[in-house]
Amino acid sequence: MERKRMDCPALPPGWKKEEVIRKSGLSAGKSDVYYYSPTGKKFRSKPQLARYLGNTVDLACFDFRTGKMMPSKLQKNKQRLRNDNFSLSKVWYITEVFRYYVFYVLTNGVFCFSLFWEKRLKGLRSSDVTEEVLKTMELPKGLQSVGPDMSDETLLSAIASALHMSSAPITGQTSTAAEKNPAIWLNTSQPLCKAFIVTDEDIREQELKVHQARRSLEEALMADGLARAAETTRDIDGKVA
Amino acid sequence: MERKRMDCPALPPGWKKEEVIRKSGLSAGKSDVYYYSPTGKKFRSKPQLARYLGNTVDLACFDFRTGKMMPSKLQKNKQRLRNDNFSLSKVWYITEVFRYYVFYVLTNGVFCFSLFWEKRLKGLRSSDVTEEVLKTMELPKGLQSVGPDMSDETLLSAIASALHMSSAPITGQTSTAAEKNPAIWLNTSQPLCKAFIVTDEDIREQELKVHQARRSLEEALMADGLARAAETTRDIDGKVA
DNA sequence: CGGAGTGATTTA
DNA sequence: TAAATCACTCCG
Repeated sequence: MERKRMDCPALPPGWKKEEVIRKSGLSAGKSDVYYYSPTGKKFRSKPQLARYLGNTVDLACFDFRTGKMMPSKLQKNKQRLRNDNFSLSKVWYITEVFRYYVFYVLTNGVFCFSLFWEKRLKGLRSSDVTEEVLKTMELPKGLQSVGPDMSDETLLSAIASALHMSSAPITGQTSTAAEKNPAIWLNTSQPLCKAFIVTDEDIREQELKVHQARRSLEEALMADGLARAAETTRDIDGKVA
Repeated sequence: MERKRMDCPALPPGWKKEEVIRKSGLSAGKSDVYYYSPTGKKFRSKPQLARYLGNTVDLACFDFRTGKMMPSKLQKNKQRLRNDNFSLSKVWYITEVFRYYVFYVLTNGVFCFSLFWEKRLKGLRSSDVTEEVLKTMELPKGLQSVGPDMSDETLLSAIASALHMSSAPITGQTSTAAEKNPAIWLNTSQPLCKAFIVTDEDIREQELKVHQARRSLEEALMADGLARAAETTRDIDGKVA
């Protein structure tokens, strides 16, 4: 997030906190947190910090990453919370997060999936391509730190989990849908993440990339003998339209 | 038990297995099992191993902890059959499934989520509404039995899981996208499920329902004091557009 | 920034 | 509840 040393109210006066994002490698996007004593000494971990401060400061519930005191650290409790009292700012935040999430699956997910089959069918080793592409398909972690306050993370997790991991049976209302115009739900506002504020040019670029990926994919499928299956599907299309 | 890499006869030649005892902390005494590919890459779980090996090795009855094939594992899981090669019909099927999945998240997911907040803001108890709506948001179970043959289930699960549960870091290509016209990916063919073959009338109906749901949601948000937050978002919109 | 070691969370 | 999986810390 920042390369700047910030005051840290949870520590004695004069202590600073710094967060540095990793730029490359397997852990690109992750960050390292450092603290600086009033004299400028750098600390890279909580144990190191605790050794230095000794018993002058109680770090039992100090969260090294956020720099805040987290009373929950003392409790081993799991948070299966379904509280009735979430605030309206959370309503707003979650709405944004969900919209962003759908948006993410739709854009990056589909794009990467097309890319995957394209490469796969061109003869690249399956396992390599799989590893590579699957890495790009997750829900970005960075999103979780964007909200108005930290406690929103629990709700976001709960929603994202329920969306994909529930084991309840299928229900009725999935039987109708509006495939032909899904865009109607996605035009109200920008996503929260700065990285996802896009210009019209970005959009044109991405459209082009995806069109090309899809075209390549379809050509590859055809060339590999799926013409018959495609033919069948077209028949169905015809009858429905 | 050991800190030494042992040959693992249940895997292809060159694969090694290692067991490491945890020495300290709350989990001291427990052990972790790792595998190493012939090239030296380390694997820390069976899912990770399966993603890498793909369809080249059948891990259905492979026990990660012992490193041996356990035929009894087959009995417990009713559908763990898997072919050595996946046929082109499977490629086709998976492509369809994935398209359907995006489609599903986009339509039913967003719709139900709107419905959820609408109800929530009208005063229904949160926990009840949550339970009810989350049930409707999952990936329908019925879909899994639609494919050309049962062994496709494994692949479908792998893809669905990877999309949401991967642990790799976020990468660069998520920074551009095409929010304004997501429909470009969703017009090639009909989904596989009979329940999802829709008529134009179905679509008009669903569009209407969703429009109404969104309208209700937005009105409720405004009425509850989120006008300021919405205002902020519009400002951002304006600058980007 | 990597990755072994261990905590935290999820699954069965 | 333990076992399995995943995530993160911390130090090189």
